[in-house]
Amino acid sequence: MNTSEANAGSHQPLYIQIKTVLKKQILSGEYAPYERIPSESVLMKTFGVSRITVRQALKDLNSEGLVFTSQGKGTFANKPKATQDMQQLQGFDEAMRPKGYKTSARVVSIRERVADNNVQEKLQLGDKEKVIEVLRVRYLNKEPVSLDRSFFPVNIGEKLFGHDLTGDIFPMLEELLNLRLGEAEVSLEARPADDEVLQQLELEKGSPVMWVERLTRDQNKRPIDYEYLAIRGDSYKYCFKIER
Amino acid sequence: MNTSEANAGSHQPLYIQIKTVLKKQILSGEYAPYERIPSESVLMKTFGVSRITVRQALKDLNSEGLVFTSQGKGTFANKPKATQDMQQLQGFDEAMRPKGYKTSARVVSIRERVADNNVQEKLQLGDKEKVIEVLRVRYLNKEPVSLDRSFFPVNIGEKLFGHDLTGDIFPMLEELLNLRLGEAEVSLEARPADDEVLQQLELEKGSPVMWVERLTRDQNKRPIDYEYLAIRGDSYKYCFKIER
DNA sequence: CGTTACAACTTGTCATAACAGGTAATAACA
DNA sequence: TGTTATTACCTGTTATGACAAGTTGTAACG
Repeated sequence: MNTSEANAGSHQPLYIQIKTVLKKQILSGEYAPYERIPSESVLMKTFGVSRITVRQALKDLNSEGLVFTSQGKGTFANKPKATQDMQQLQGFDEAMRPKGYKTSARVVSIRERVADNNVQEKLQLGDKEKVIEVLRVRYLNKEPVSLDRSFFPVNIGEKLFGHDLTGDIFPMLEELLNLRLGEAEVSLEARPADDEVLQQLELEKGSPVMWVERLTRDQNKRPIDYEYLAIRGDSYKYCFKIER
Repeated sequence: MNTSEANAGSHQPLYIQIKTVLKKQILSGEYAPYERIPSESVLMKTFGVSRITVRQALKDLNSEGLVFTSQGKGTFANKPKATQDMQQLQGFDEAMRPKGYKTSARVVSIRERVADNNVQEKLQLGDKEKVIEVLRVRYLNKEPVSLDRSFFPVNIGEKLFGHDLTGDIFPMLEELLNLRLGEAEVSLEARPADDEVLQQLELEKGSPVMWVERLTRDQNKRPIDYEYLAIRGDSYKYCFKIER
């Protein structure tokens, strides 16, 4: 492994290190969109690793859409996806305030608890490991619109005790912990509201909610928050643009 | 390769054949959600292949969300959930078929009608101008999952009369009209299903749907389709990633 | 009976090797 | 000069092998 190009002190698997180097080169424009990346055999020599290691790195980059490969031709940098369509998904306050809405939130609870299996997996925690759970109701012009249940690893969430949690949490974390947000993975589904949501959002039985699951990572890909949002269907809408 | 379990005359790579067998077993319920799948070494023996071949099949299944694996524990069947990647502008068939789902559609009606105010505005039509409305029910593995109401400007939609509308319409339009898709604007909300949707999708009263509105433009920014999709909440999920 | 150590089993990473199938450039031939 | 064949290079598939790291069950010990 050529340590001048990978992270010398890193304990990361080799293929991850190679992927990271190549990813940087692509995102920085060192490889222009559609420019050919060195062949597998060149990369083997460059990084001093076996072919399977190079291939695994390339396969992951392919999965992330950063490259495409063609048999006989080689591997090419992809055009970085337009991200502006995604920037329309913002923190609640950040999104709503500029539109003239008055936003607020009520903290129902903040507590340390054992993470269930799904949260463990998402936050990459150990068995029986604890998380900090923050449960909040969000208001839009005085109306409860969303029940948010957020899980933070303890080393992150413990910083929230004693702070005002009625606004967006991430700007606060960015400041308190000197971390930068990286990316989020989001899924959306329509569901009937369960009893807890009905009660907290003052909904009638049978009301539909948008069920959002969101995993947020920092700049170093470390998971920092996994949350479930139940948003009442009658007052909130996600809008965004897709490019082809 | 154990030909009694894979397609004997197939020229597909072995890992694809294995993936296909396992996928069928998962989607058919032979492996219940969260049930443990045989270990790699058992599958090696079962299929008479090397470990790398098994691993590649499992890795692909993992990418498709059909299994999850845990070091030291094994590989487990996931609960099947149809997902659509919002970062790509794809038709329903285009999105679902590669994932092994059987898709179909029933055309309820296709007719010329006067555009209502909202449709006029979206498609940039004049007052009282006509549109072609296509109303369809979409099926996933025989289950009705979506009621789609699409509006096309007359000069575009009139080309659809007499054609098979049970598949994706856009590839057809791209060919018939020699046009290229450009972008789409999408909004998502959770709503209760109205009576028409309840009836067409065979849902119980009070079922939530994902309500999608989508305006699609061609490469020259000309609006070509405005549609409302009512998608049942219990079998469909939107997923995407946000980069910051 | 509770705790600890160990063995067996499981997936994760990486190496070496070989053959298959596809592409592009070059050489040979008409 | 155009066409065909060949060669070098490229990715795709598959095999064998070894070690690392994690899980679970069992045996031994206090």
